[in-house]
Amino acid sequence: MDTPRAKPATIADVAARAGVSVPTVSRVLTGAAKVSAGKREAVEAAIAALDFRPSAAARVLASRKSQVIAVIAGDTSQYGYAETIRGIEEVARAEDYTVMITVVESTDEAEIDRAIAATLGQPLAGVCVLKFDPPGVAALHRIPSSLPLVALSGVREPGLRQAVLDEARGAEELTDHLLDLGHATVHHVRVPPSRREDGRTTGWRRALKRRGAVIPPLSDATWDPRSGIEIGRRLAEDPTVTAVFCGNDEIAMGVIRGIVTAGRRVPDDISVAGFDDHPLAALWSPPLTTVDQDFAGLGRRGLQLLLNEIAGETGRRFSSERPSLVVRESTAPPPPDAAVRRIG
Amino acid sequence: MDTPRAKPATIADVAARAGVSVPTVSRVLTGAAKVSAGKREAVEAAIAALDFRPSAAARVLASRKSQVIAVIAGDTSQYGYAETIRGIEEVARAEDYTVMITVVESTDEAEIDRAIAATLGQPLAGVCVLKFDPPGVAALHRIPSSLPLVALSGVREPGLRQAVLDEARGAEELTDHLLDLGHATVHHVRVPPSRREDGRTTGWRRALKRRGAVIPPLSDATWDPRSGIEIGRRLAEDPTVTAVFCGNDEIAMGVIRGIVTAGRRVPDDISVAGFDDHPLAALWSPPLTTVDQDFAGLGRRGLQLLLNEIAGETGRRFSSERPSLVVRESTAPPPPDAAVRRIG
DNA sequence: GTGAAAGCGCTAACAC
DNA sequence: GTGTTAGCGCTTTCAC
Repeated sequence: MDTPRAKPATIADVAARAGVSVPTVSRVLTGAAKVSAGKREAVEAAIAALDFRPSAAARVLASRKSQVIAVIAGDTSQYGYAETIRGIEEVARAEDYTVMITVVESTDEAEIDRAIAATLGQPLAGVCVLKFDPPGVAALHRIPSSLPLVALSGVREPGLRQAVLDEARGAEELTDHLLDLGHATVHHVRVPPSRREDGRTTGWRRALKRRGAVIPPLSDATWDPRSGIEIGRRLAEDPTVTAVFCGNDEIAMGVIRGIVTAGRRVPDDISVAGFDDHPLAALWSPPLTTVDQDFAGLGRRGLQLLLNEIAGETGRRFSSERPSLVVRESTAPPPPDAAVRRIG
Repeated sequence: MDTPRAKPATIADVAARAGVSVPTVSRVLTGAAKVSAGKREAVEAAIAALDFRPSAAARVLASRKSQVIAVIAGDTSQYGYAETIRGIEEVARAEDYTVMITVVESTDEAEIDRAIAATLGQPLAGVCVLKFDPPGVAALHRIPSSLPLVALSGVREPGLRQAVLDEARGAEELTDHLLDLGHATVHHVRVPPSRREDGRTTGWRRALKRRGAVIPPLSDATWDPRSGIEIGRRLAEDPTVTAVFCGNDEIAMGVIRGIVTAGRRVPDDISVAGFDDHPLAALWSPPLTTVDQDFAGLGRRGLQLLLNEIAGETGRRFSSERPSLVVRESTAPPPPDAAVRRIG
């Protein structure tokens, strides 16, 4: 047997105790209409005495307004995702909204529908989709158009409310930094792209093209940082490789490990840069040159956009922010003999 | 002006279209009672045609049953938290529950109440509190006893449904490993404790006591890995320090960085171990000796406990799992001259 | 300002 | 099996 659970007080209990009608209690609850000071106090006292909490279900049913935001994401524990969600939650809490999390792991329509069914059945004020990966992209198109919606990151889609991080610009700047250091070209280790091509790869390609550098074949890593090790080892064997730009900091850490175990040094022999400015990037040996991405800010901007739509404000439908280059110690000029090797 | 949002179909629309009564539609929805095959098919067809989704609000109001689990946590982006939440979400999704996340940042009662008010107003099936830190502990006591509740981790509390990781055992085993390597004692860098003393510190102290080793003063780190750097630097200056056990892997990474920048080597001069087996622990230089904590499993076990309670099953109220030691390369025997130094 | 009456979309209890 | 009748706990007209 468990402890018997006390039946929660209802608005009728409060009204009775305060000696007013039910709608009057509702008025002090919602603040929608004026209530005389005396009654208001009586109601507030009754609410406190009974530890009354209005039932959101009844409230939603009657008012057709919800205070719940659903966040749909392909993952939640990875750094970028977790930080973005933190940003969303922060704004939500400040505005008295509640956040619901749903994870979609597949790109299969039926599976997505199954995953989001429980969430879409809830009374929702709006939906935030993290468009970082293919499941996120696929989920976006399964959200009924009757719901206010915002997409975070990903490729820009016309007509869609969207907050993004301008990854292409960040990647371009980072590639330029490496080129400015004197590297003939920059190799790229790609993280799994959300579409055909991702902003990081686009920016890298754009910079190389603009500077007239050779565009070397790219390597594909998985989300597991260990996948970088093998790639690093392979890259280390190629004497023409002097600079590597990795799709994220964790992969960069794996790549560095692979390079180092292959007997070459970072940055003396090979420069390696990451992306994101992960909290551990500055602690790595050597401290990682990277691009700072304000994921929490992305989450905040995104939810702001969504809240604007919910409030019926016309405002902006798009918000972009440019990440900033963070130069640390994992990048340096190429070794003096690199040019010779390239020519020989 | 925005796109007009189509008004969602109701159960009455479905009933009309299928030519049956509203309760019959409800019966096929809930599966509570038998419906003839013909009507069932008609209803299902109508549901599909109208893209009907039952309103959770109305459902909850009428049935007094919710499918929402609230997770209350002091943080969401840190590794252990994020992983635990992932485990919770996994089980929830499989069981058709939805997860709501609430962050509490303070230990102040009024602030906690404010933070969880929006969530507790929702119709909830149960609550999961992450008791990793003081806000979590404080929040636990603000949850109305009318709600099914489970606490994850933290000090055991009688009468509370709880899933834990036996951190004390893990820490003890790790400390033993260091002592077995020949270290005279083990220093400890503590992460902010959730209570007066945390399992990791308790286990460390217990092992030292049992082995008759001196219990050195402990150092306090913050959750920021960088706080480990200064501590590592300080520890490196003390020639009697040969082994350091850090409260988590991230702090260990900071401590190693501090030791290395002070000109000493890990593990040659000083062994450093972490805790948690963070995904980057194996990639660090040197790869970190640590204790594997299955946070996702903790989340899964915890939600299972909660779901049992919701289902009214008597079952276990407590679930504990023992983390396992992972020996890598950041720990080694003390340098040969360490004993001499200690004596001299 | 305030109360009475109606109804949000669904499930539960009860007849048939 | 199936329809009829209530009613979940609130907000929303609409009188007064």
